Amino acid sequence: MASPFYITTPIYYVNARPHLGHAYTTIVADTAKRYHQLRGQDAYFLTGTDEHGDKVVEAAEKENKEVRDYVDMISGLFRNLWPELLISNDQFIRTTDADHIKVVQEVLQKIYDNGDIYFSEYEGLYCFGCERFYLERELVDGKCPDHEVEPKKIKESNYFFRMSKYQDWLIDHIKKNPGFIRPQRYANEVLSFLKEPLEDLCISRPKTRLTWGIDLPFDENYVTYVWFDALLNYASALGYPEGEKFQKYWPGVQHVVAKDILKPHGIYWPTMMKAAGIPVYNHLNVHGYWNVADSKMSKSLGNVVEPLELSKKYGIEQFRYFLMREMTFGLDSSFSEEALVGRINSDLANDLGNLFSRVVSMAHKFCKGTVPENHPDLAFDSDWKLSDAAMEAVEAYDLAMDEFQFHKGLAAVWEFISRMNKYVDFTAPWVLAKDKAAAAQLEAVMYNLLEGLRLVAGMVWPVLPNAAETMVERLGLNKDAFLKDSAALGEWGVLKPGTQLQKAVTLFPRIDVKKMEEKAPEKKQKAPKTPELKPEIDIEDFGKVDLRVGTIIEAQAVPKANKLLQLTVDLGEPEPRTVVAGIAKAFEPQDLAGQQVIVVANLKPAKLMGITSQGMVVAAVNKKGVIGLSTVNTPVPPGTTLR
RNA sequence: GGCGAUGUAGCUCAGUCGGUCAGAGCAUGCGGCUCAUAUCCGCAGUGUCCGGGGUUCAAAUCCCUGCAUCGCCA
Repeated sequence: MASPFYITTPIYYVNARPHLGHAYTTIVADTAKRYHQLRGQDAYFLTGTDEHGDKVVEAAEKENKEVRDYVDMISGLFRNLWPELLISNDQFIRTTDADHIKVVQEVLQKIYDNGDIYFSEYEGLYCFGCERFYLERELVDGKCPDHEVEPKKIKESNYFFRMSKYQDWLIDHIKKNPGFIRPQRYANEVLSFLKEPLEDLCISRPKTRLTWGIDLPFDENYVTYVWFDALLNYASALGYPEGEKFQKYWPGVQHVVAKDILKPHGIYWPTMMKAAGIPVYNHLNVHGYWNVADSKMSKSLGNVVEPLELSKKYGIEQFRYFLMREMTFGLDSSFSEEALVGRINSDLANDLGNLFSRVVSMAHKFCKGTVPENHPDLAFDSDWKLSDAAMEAVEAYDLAMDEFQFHKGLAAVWEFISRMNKYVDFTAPWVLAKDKAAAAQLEAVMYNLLEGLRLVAGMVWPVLPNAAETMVERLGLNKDAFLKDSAALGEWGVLKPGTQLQKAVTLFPRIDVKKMEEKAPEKKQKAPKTPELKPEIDIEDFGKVDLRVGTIIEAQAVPKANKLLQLTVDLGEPEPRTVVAGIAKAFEPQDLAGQQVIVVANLKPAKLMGITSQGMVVAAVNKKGVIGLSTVNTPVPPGTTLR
């Protein structure tokens, strides 16, 4: 049997809920796992959640939850989402698992004993609001950009990992192993970063600042900080160092990450492994971002463009196919409902679904619903060589899938599907069926088509597991046996004549955009009528209103008032203004700091609950009150005027 | 500010060493078939290959420069 394969996603940080990016990464890993499984490898797939650190503590506080409860809740959201997306992970690790914590401590101790972790004191600019250090260049006018206060110079001691020691080794390793980081552009990015001297990595936080982490085994006053904890999950999950799974799967390890965490995975992680004596991974597969565009269709349908919602609306497999086919692995792509529907209709419904349907139907009409005899010499092969085309497709598919070029792999499959549709047209089985002398030739043609479908089913299985299994079953095969027989994907002539076929089904229904749009207006009519327009004004009237962009520095509830908030707003003037706004029912004070809003700056001051309000915040209102705040779609300096 | 990537048909993109490289899919128009999910097949277009300059017998492809977008670093 071929060597085992081990694929991981990053463990997702639990300070936010799952979104399209998480889904894509995980579907990529799932597709890779299934592909290698299909090709006869023993494949293991790990995902999970990253649950330590101050951001998680903050997020928990925001929701008024105990940290434990909060991480359990979010981690559960991820864990429960994956089955819905047909994710076949073999394990779900949490950095709060006891086994993981033990491994992290063992590795830290090992590296510490080897002398690659050292203790050092340093001085830096610390913002108590952010609970972090800032570099000079990060400050705005010498102040913290978030809190607009000057950070204090403080001294702190921490533990550092001697990453710089492994810089030359890493450069050499990347250069000697093409595909170590792929696509190549990301290897280049890492190499260009490594042209500059690497700094050692700070790996601890004093417990005075952070307690939600794993204790350093050699100093109980510190916890380890993010990367040592998070990255080691890939090894700890398998029971590093002695675990059976680790021995078996680690030699086949590959990671999948989005480009935002290239540096930790391309630099920190390999040097950590080197220092710990863990063999480094084979491949780091780096993908780009999905830009989610507002689509025309969604607007006319009046629906929300939440990609994960669309996966339910149009089908999980359709969604998986779109993601894998549309994105050139490594580059950014844009996600839109139109593009999704386009792919579903043209590729899945018209090309694949219809091909399957017409071939199986013909087999019932012309071949009594069984696989006919194979007559290789009679199958128009001098003109068409469907078997050759199939083998070429499999070859191109394998080449692409091995290198994470999923879009190319699928394109190769669809090229073959198109070839089969042409073959149907050219051989015209319905004509052959009318001619008794052509009976053998009809059998030959139908055999080729059914056999082609078998191979298509195999190749699409990693992305469309359910549809592929349906196809296989309709072809009269046992799906489990089929999927276990990896060799069958590379061979032509496997279907056994005489096998009973099942009736055809619609694999992927067409999406009728017009019908959906006809339904949409009903919803719109239910929407509340917009208020009557006020009397017309001219430009001079409007010009009297001085609108400016302000940044909210602080917001607090006004005592005894249930609708009012007192805001401190920077309008770029020497002193910030106090503005009282009736938005307390719609917004929590702590959510407003840092937000930019539109302020009526020349409004006559007015006293509200004893507080003088120097202006007014522009907000969206309906009968029920304030429902949204005005802002600008890109940050601008406070005091910027509007017209 | 430094380094790098990208810029090709309405849209998404492919174009390996300069020499049928002006392409594919989708969308559009016309024609054909009837096995099929009003599907499929064929034909037809449209391009200052970002602008400008250069090397060459020959440049989408190489060099310089400008513009735009994006990324990494500072």
